[in-house]
Amino acid sequence: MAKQSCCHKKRLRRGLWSPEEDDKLMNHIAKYGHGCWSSVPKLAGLERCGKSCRLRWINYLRPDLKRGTFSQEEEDLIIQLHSMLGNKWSQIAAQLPGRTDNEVKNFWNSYIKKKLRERGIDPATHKPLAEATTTTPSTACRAVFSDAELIPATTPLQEQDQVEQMLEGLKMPLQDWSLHGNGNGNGNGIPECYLQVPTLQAFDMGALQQHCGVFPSASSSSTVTGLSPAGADAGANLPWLELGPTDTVSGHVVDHYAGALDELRWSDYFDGGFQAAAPTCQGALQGPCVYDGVKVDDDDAVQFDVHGLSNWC
DNA sequence: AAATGCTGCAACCGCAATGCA
DNA sequence: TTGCATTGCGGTTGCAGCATT
Repeated sequence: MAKQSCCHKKRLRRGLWSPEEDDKLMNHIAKYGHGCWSSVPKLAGLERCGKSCRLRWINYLRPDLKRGTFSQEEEDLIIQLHSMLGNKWSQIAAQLPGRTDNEVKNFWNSYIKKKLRERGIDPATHKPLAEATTTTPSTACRAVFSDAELIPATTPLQEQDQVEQMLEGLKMPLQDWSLHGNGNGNGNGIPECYLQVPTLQAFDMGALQQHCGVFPSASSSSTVTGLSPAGADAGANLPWLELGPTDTVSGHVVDHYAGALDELRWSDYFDGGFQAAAPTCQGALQGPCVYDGVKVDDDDAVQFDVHGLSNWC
């Protein structure tokens, strides 16, 4: 016999929530907070399990939820993060203020997945469908950058750790960014948290953009609601979206291809232009080649470990 | 107007991680 | 160290509403 859920065992209510139940839960949490979820239903007078209450609160009742359709910027960001993180919906949702993991997951499964397939892109690997059939899904994030020569130097677990650390680092408060970055703190204008990222001695977001090919340019993504470090809840999300190429230590190198990168929007990716745009981008790279791992510019030559970078792209 | 199919969202299920005694 | 309770997460299912026949 199949194992039954906690709601079944306790003969609790299941299915859709009534407005009355919502009210009870809302009122209870407004007064007392949720505390221990297992005790919430009893205290709130609900015939639900704590798990169900928690889910209802997180996915529906929470006051900071942003309802409605996803913006183009949010969509771009989801795809970008999915290419890096895979189906880590909670981590992806954490970068989208007001969105829940469930919402992001549903949006992915019902819309983005389909859209990518229509464009001939395998949503699991982010590679062209024909090519994707010959590769394993576990290479998802590297697969996106297939035209760059990426050497996996870590295990999948290490990759996961590094992505997590990166995201963690990006969550530092805005004041810390301004404190450590822009010439303060380390003298390079690099936020300290970047320097904490394993394998990266210095961090060039422009090069990352070029290398990974997935980061929307500052101009294309700075309009994301609540994502801008200049915004009210800034700093909690993706500062790189605001970091123009000249924010980096190798600023003038980036200048060579900054314009080309601005053309590399996710909409291009959808249009199959991701591959098409790459040569354009490379063409714009008349200057030093960042792929070689070292920025070759006169004055402030800086180590750029592009293979380290690939570990968490 | 009724039947059928499709879609998107809300909720459930089961497992893993975590906390605690 | 172990076992139990709780929480969090990702995959999956069920259903309401809409579109099509």
